[in-house]
Amino acid sequence: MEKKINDASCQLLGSFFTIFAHATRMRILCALQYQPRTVTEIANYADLSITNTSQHLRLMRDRGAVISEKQAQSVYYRIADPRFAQAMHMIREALQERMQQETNDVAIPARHQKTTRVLQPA
Amino acid sequence: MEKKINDASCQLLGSFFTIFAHATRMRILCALQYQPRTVTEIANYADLSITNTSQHLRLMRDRGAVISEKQAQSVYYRIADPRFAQAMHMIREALQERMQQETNDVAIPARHQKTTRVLQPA
DNA sequence: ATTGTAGTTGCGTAGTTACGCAAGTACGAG
DNA sequence: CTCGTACTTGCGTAACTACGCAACTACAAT
Repeated sequence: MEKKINDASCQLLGSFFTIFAHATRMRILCALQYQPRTVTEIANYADLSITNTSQHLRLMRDRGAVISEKQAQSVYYRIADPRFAQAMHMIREALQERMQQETNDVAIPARHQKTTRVLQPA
Repeated sequence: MEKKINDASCQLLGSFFTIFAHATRMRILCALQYQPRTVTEIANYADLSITNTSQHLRLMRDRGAVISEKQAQSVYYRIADPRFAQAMHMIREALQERMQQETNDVAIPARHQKTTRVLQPA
């Protein structure tokens, strides 16, 4: 029972997931999820400054999450692997389901609840 | 062209992904990926202090990534939804593939390369 | 050559987070 | 009641990150 965990993998994976771990980058990923776009397009779509967009894109490119390609005056960015978007959607769905469940838990009064019914009593 | 992006969703998703965005939490998730475990077990497995483990677990519980259950003197933690682990593995695999590809790209010199060959010329 | 469009980069500030230590709670066993 | 085990929490420090501004590069069009 010596090496239970691969330090380097955890470091790498954790570092990669920081790509998804920010609202601003989520916006950028949304902008890119169905098509490549230029920096200006992304900034407009996601309602961000060009500077900020460019800064985040650099980070994402350095980590391998997106790929950039110069075309005439513009730089087009796209998501590097479809699985990145897929994983994102998977989490989004799981989260939505769980939230909905929670809402139901509140909406449908539990037997324990004695007072303050939200809906009509059974 | 008004509301292209759902602010709240991006905020929520981004915030949730911070769970995965740290080597220490990756270790904890590894410890939990096949079975529930107590705080002490996790700390041992992942080679962390109890305090630090507990702090991260609290964060993860607050965000809904893990569920805690007291059993006698111990508190057992488990991953709240199998999709959380699934998404993690999906990214891990995508990353591994891409890294392997990159390694090959270096080993096999491209035609564009004119000087400074890494291996023997074709 | 000058101007305009598209992006990138350096720097400073403000805000956030991780971690250890020490102190605290909760509770079962003797 | 006291002790030990299992965990949690408050606090301080050190480290990191996001963002805007202003300055810069790259290149196409006039």
